[in-house]
Amino acid sequence: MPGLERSPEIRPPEEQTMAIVRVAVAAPLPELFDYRLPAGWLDCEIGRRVLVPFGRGRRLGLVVDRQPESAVADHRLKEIEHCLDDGPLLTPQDLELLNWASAYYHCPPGEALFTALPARLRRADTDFKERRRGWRIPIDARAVDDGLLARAPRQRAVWSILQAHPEGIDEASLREQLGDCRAALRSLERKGLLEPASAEVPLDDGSPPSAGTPAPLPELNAEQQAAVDRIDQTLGFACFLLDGVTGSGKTEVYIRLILNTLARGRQVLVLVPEIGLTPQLAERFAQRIPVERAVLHSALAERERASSWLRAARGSARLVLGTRSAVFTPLPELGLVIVDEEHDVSFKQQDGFRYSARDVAVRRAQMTDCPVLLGSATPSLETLRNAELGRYRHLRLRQRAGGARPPRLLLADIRSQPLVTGLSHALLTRMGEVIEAGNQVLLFLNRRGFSPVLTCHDCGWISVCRHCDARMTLHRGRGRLVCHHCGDQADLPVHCPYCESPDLRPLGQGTERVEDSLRQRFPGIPLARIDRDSTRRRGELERVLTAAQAGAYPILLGTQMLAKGHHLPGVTLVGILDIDHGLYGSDFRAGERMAQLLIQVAGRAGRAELPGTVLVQTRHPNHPYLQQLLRKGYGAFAAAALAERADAALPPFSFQALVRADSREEQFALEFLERARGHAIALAHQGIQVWGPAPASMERRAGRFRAQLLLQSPERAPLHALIRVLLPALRGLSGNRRLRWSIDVDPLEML
DNA sequence: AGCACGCCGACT
DNA sequence: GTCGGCGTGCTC
Repeated sequence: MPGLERSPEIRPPEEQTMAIVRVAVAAPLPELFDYRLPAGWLDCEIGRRVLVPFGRGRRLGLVVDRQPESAVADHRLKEIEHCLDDGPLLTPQDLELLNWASAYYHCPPGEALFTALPARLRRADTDFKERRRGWRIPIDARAVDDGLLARAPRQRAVWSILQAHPEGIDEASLREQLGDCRAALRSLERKGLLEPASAEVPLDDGSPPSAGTPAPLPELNAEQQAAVDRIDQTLGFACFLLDGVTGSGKTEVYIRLILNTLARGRQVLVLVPEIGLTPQLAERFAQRIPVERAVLHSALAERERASSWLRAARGSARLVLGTRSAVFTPLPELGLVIVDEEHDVSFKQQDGFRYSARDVAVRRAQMTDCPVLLGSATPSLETLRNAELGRYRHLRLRQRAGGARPPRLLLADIRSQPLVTGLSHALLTRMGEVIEAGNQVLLFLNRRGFSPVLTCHDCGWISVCRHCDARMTLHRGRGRLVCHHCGDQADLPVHCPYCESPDLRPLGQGTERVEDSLRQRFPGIPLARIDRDSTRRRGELERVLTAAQAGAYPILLGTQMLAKGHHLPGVTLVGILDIDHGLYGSDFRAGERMAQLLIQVAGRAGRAELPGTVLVQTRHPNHPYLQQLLRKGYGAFAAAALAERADAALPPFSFQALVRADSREEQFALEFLERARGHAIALAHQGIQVWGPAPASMERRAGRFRAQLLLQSPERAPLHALIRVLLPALRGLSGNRRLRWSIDVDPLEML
């Protein structure tokens, strides 16, 4: 733009000097790269996507800063090649959050930045425009008189719209205006009055969901009202824990706060766990909150995701509901963040950029100076500890809406009891009674498939996976052995592969086997099995759960999937078949997970006039965790578990980071971590402990040997200081290329 | 992560 | 004599 070029004397100083642009390149490299602005360019704003020459080729990058000069020698600097989009995609505030997260989780800036963008915008070829199939009037037909179409009103309607768009219009917009007009289009094309054209539409032009009509607001109970009031009085940053038993009406509190925040002209961000809950909550919001909304989750098509993201970034969507990655959605007028089911582990990303969306959400609210609300019936011990310390304000909802009574918890001691496919006599008897009375039973078994292992009765062979240190699960429906860790499958053997004996027997049970057994035991009684195998098809889970809610199945049987979402008012008995895994798991968080799952499953059951019973089968009826849960509920359990964590100096009373490594060869990962340990010890100070390295409890998975090194510290700062110097040292280790390693800050899963 | 360069085994 | 294995180093 030579016309706009000003002479150096009259340029404002910063414009004159900011000739260097710092770019985060879409590659997992720890540093930023400097580029020169091409001559004649006045600017390239922070937050813009750019195309830059990189190595041999070119790459997508994002401008994160501008500087007067670079530390890199001038002759090595290259110029920006292209500036994409109409303007910056991210504001400096968005970048500040991403920057913080990339530093906190020790993830290369380019990787963090580009995992935060919707996939559609991670590719250089995309712009805000998208090509869609469309139509236009051929030049030689423009003058045709529409009197020709006097007797074809549909065609005439199409014709008149197209005349208003000589450049062409996409078919989707046409159909939005006219309904299904395909026949008319075809006729017009036959007459030569129409020709196909590809039309360009802006990517953020997705039709916004229609705003619902506001229903009258239900009356809040005193606790709900108090919670709403406390949060509404807060204008700046504060973090609230909304600790409410299932059925206490947390969602109603959310809705009230959302409406109030929207009324103040601000946007709201709501985060939900990865599976299941999004459609349900989206539906409820749609009915109650008359405002433009955007939904962001992984099941969405790429263009839909990009469209939602852009509508949020432009400020047109006022309410954003999404899973983990939605925490990075640009929201220029954010005024409230809600994290529902904050204890859910799916908020932590388990690979690449290993952030916790819940923790990022809190940080984001702090940076934005707005309130954040963490909701759960079973808060994580980390969050409870923060509440204890006064960092978070603890709001409790103890009453169940409509005066429903909480379910009664009972233990069934199954030591030396005869079991029918894992079901005790006590449970079967109660089931019979409940079904007889016309109510529903929900059985929970966190293991899918028919049986977790197949064995040879003659020689003791067991079905192990070729690639993992694990057994292959028998799936009788599919007639296959399946490894649940790497996905490998094998045909069901007829004879023992070792001794040729035909006497192969399934050992233990999964949901498939329990289903078989129950169908025999309760013939003719409709039963729904709900697990990843039975609900593979899209929408199937939703369909079965809706039918279950309407009482279609006296017996419901399922895994984890049953623990969330839909309340099942007709269920008066919940059976938990095997809780003991959770009591003695290798992970120190196993007990916490077990308790959360138990309470969540129990929460599915019962209603005001039909309180539910939860029967927990166990071989450890005196286990203190179970006793606490049973007698005094989750709060007391959590207090006891926190005391234990304090004694053992485990999180949240200390802070952890995990260096994980894996390799195809047995020793590489451990050797690497051994050297990492040496570096860590040499660099560490101020009470940092270095544990391991230790092989993973299941060392080999998908053909790779895995190990980990644990860094632990009573304070956060020294741990991060250590990681900051440790990482460059580890990168420098003449590491084998066949070795993969990564760092996980605040790990939730120990291997 | 890509992508080139570079130095040692089995093949047209 | 080459084609090609993957170890090593670099990318503003």
